Amino acid sequence: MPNKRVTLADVARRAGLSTAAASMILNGRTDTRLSAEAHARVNDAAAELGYRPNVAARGLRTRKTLTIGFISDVVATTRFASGLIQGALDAARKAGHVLLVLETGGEPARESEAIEAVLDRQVDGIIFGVMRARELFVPDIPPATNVVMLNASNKKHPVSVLPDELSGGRAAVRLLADAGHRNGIALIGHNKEVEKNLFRSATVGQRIAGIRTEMAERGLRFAAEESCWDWEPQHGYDVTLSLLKERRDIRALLCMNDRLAFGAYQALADRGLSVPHDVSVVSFDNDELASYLRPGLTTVALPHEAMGRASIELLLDHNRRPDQHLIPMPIIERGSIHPPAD
Amino acid sequence: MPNKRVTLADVARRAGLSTAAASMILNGRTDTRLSAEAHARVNDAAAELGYRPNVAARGLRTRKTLTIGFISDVVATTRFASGLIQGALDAARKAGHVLLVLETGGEPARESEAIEAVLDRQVDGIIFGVMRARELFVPDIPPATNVVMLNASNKKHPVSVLPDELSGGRAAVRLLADAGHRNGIALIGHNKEVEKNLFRSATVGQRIAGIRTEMAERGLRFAAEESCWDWEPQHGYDVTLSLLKERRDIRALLCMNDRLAFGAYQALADRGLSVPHDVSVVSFDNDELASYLRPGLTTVALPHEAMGRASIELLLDHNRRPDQHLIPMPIIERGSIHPPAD
DNA sequence: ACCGCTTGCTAAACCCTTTTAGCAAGGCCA
DNA sequence: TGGCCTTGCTAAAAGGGTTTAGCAAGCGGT
Repeated sequence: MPNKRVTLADVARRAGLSTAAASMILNGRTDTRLSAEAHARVNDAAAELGYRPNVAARGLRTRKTLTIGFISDVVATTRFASGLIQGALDAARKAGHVLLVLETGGEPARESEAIEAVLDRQVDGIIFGVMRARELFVPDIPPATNVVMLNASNKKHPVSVLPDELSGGRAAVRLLADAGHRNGIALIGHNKEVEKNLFRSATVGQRIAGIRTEMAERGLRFAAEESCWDWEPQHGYDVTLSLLKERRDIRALLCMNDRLAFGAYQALADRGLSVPHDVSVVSFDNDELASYLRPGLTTVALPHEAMGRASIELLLDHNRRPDQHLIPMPIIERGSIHPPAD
Repeated sequence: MPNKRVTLADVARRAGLSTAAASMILNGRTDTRLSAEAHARVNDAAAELGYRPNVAARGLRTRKTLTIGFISDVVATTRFASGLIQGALDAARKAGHVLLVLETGGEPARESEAIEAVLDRQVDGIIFGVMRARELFVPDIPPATNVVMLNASNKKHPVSVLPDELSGGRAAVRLLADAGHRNGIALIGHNKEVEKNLFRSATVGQRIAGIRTEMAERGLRFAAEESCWDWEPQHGYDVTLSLLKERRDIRALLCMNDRLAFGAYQALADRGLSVPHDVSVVSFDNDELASYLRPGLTTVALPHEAMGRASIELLLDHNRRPDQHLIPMPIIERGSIHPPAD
């Protein structure tokens, strides 16, 4: 292994040509009039020396670095973020790009820092991922920058990727309705504040809207709506338990996410009710948890990877629509839905 | 916002000095003899124009890009990987560096690709993370490259970061012993193959070794050892259930990871046994699951973030030991251990 | 014998920054 | 008056590539 990296000049020297010729040949330019022999000599030299171009040097001239900045507020806290990153990494790799990943914790100061850091490195574009619901997002990015919003939308940067929560919400209701549930359906985790305040989480608003639309279209009504502020297992447990103490007619639970459903499972077990024979459960996200539960939880999945992938593809696609791109939410059928007993 | 990025030449022009002067002043060089007035003019100009140096151009000259390649086999599949990345991102940010994150899926071809991709971008060093146990790891990296192995060790790259599994294994036993358990302790997930074959997973071998050492030193013996190949909830459920059917004297479960423990919880519930009053449970990893269980699972945590952080700090530390660096595994006490009833 | 067109290639500028070598002016000393 | 040392700065090269402008040689036509 040579001590120094092989440069274009090395290749040109070995081929007995100028760096200009070598550059044009290696870049496959067709408008060049260089002889077939020159092509062969340069290609051979490059292969023999194991030449690899220096991306930074090239970028200096061409303003293309084959590098994309992926800035998100949170990376590790939720599996959601990793799925997005995973999809983005893979799509980027396939397009010959590489990702500069930064995390901001949602703090505006760090967001600005992150944007500067990636711009300093001449990225070809920025994916801005938002995992936590947030009021608004405003850091200044130079107008010429190629930006895609991931899981968020923003007026200044119209190209965005979002899960198709409206259809997803409808799908969840459809799953229960198709199994024959018409009465005794409870909504777990409905949250009036969120429903009203689209800034807090645009996507969850759509989820609820889809649920309500589909219920209405089928002439169905919830037997109960249990509201809670946070959507952690503990809350699912608490509200479900208190619901079950009051009501004996609950036959299905529509949970706003899998963690609530997880808590609901525990509450159902505590009350001696079996899933799905006594009570069906359906929820959202396809959290890792959902497959661990017994029986497996039927859920409407957040399409993490597809979204991550889409964000990269959009970023690199020059004639994309400057618009929201909705990614379908797959239905993951496991064993938590069953026709009502009575 | 100006259309073009501000360059050093712009700053120099506005300050009425040469780019050389501007460069030296902005880099805070003291061996320079430039007047105080020149300093002031340059600094003012830079501030007024909002100058930010072009990292790529600078790197061309200095061979430092303030960028680190983080190559791992898997990023999203396990929470483990995200924790590592999270720690690494944060440490890198604090050191003014940025991470180029690549994923290889553990395929050698993609590993080589990834290494080339980051070297092409002149990274200051490479962190090589291995999440899945693998036989060995051998892609060729130029010898001068600054490499830190994360969660793996390798002869060619001696600097590595690993969890202190030996102490962790001992700690788990200690937790049970200190609560008064001496008999009826079962080991769930012991795996003879792994124990023998350190290539498959060096860290798990240490975990077992720690457990066995501490047991021996305290004169304790396992009442049962349930082996299984994979460590998913389903397996924990299966082996625990069959164990409980055979034996009525089990008072504590030492599970090899939290997912097994999760399955074990379900099996215990099926048998009408309560955690921790009938049976104590302790395990490893501090998976997200552990906090969702009821009662919370006491576990010896994998120090994801600390490891990710350490890997960066080591990479940037020029006089580090060329050696394994062991990161302590914190004990997370929740509610799953209780003194035995009898 | 000269013009003009192709063909095949190279010199040099350019991207942005750092760094080395050295210039010009002023002061001091002899 | 000349030589030497500081002081304060700049020109230019270097780093690795891309791109533009244009040179030289060969050839066909008149």
